[in-house]
Amino acid sequence: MLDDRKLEVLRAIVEDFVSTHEPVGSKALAERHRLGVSPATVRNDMAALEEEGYITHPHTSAGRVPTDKGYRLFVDRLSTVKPLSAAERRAIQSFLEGAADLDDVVRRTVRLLAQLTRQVAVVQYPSLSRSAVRHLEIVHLAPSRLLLVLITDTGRVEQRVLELPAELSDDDVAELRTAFGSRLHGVRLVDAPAAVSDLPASAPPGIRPVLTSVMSVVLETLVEQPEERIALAGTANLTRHALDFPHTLRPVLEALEEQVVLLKLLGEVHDPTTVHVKIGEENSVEGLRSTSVVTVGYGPEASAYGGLGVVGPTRMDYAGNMAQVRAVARYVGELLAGA
Amino acid sequence: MLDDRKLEVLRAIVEDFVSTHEPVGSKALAERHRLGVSPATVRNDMAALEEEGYITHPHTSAGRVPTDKGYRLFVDRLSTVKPLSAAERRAIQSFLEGAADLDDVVRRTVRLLAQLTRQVAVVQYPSLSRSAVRHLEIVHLAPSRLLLVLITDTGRVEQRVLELPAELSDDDVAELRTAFGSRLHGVRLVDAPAAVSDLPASAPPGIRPVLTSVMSVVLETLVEQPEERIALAGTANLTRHALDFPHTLRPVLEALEEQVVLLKLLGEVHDPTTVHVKIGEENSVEGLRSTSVVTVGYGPEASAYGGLGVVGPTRMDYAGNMAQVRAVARYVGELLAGA
DNA sequence: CTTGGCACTCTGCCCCGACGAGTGCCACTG
DNA sequence: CAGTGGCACTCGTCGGGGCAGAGTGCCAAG
Repeated sequence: MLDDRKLEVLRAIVEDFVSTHEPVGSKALAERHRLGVSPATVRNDMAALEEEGYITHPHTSAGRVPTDKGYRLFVDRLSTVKPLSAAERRAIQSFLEGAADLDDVVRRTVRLLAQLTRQVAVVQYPSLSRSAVRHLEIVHLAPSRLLLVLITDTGRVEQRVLELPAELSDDDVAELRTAFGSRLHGVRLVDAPAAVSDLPASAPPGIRPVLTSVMSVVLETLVEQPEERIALAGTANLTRHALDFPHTLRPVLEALEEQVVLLKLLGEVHDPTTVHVKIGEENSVEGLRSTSVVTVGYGPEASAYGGLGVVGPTRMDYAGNMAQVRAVARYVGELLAGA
Repeated sequence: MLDDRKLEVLRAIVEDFVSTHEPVGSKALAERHRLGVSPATVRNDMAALEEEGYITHPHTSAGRVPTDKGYRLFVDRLSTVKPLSAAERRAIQSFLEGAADLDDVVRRTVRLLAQLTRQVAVVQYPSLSRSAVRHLEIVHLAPSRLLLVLITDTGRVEQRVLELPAELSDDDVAELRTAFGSRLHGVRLVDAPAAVSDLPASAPPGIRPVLTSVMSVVLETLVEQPEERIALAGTANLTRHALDFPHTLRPVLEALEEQVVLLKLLGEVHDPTTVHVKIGEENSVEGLRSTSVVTVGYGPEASAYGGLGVVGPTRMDYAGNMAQVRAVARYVGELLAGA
């Protein structure tokens, strides 16, 4: 159905449209891309591509424009990985190397990504549940109130104040601290419940009931309500593509303000090796139906710390942005693993 | 120079222009506002107002438009406080009452403000330096590494990992904890240096040197590098006024992404009783020259915890927005003081 | 000082025609 | 049979001319 030349034509259309942002006609295309055939032939191929739904034209006598389906095919089969320029590599390195703490790393990363891709950048903080415990501190604020301070291997520090169902003595808390500390050190939060499950049994009978309840509160707090944080940058880049969002800039901005939406975008990303692309209507989020989203996980191969990516017009440089997103993810992954 | 009627005309122009967003002509104005004079008279007054620089007209035969100077006069002398509607009061209360922790309060506040004013809302977290210490925890992570956890009276929890110039024993740290704890409890961070200045003298001689150095690191960390945080919401509202920012939406978005800029906007606000308004060119921030900024402090009268406000087109409902900003600030101030 | 009248100046809008880009189709060719 | 050149046709864009309406500025009269 689609022979090689037709695919070549589709690629040419996508590339030209992405760079010029104008519907591309048969003549210009035949000239610019040295396809070795006449415009008439290109027209026939275009007709076929349109028949299949890969391109459309806005009106009878305008050039062709890729559809979401066309972009999809392009991304899946036609785009070649675009190696980063030396300048880009340098930018990544110099941007990230001076980072102090985790906050700083994330802030720099999100700015870097926005600057590099000229799109809106989104970076998820290393997910709590997938991180391991480096230190867990329990502070006795008041008889029935504890402060938990958790430091993860990715450098994230999270604190939570807990109201307990019963009062504790300082000794009880000290007991808790060592018990939890020894069992949880180095353990990933998802595995935390298993790691402390033997606790009630091995504890002195006297404090068993209160310990059980404290334990459930602690686990609930840290494991079941892990607070996901997200950083955003480069929304100003949306105006760069104002033409791509005729009257749909508002819903995009609105969607980007919703934590939930951003989490949804990055939430499904677990694999740091493959870059995911959602194109236009493929997006499940209503307000982002006019955009494309490029995401990837970062962190060790087996289990990513979190996800990051960019949001931009469907008319984006997929090859370039995918490469940039992946490169940044790699650097950040290494940076955090080394920390 | 400017008699009462001329001022009345200016007010009418501002109000009409704000609501219709179209240059307002003498005839329509005389009719809609029952000034008791004919359009011709209004024209004369307009000419005088234009002479003085309070209004202009885009071209010869268009209506008049207020200048920044005109808005300024309007804000300073002509706008009457617009009482909040019952619905607005209810919105504020129900929006804020279920807030859990400080993060939650700030997040809700900024959303509320954006929704209420239909502008971009900015809320500064309670400034560390102006808050008082409710609890200071010192955790001994490693021989020469401490974790400081500070809880303020406004509910803000801040942690910092410190590298020390010398190693400490657990006992030393315990010593530190009680020494700092007893001296700093209830003390505002700005006053912290004074509160602990006697510490070296009263400590056992053995640990004096190390204590002095720890003290300086602690104070430096908490007092001199107070991390200011800011929440932003409602950027999508900018598109609502797209007509007000012909080609200047980008610089506005860019400015709003800069923490520094936002801090500058709110930084000078110390007084919770007066609402500040910066109009158009009055703004020191380049990118915000096409906007107006309404800010106010929140917190106890004497010293505000922080600032909050909105950013919108110069053509904004000043009376309404000022009232809304002030009302929200009051509620938040009370909420945090009561917490 | 206010007012009604009047001439004048613009802008916005609509219609029109010319232009050009691009298509679809068809007949022709190697 | 795929590829090609030619040709009629469609449609959007651009510029000009004309028209209506809004609004002003000025002036002379009350």
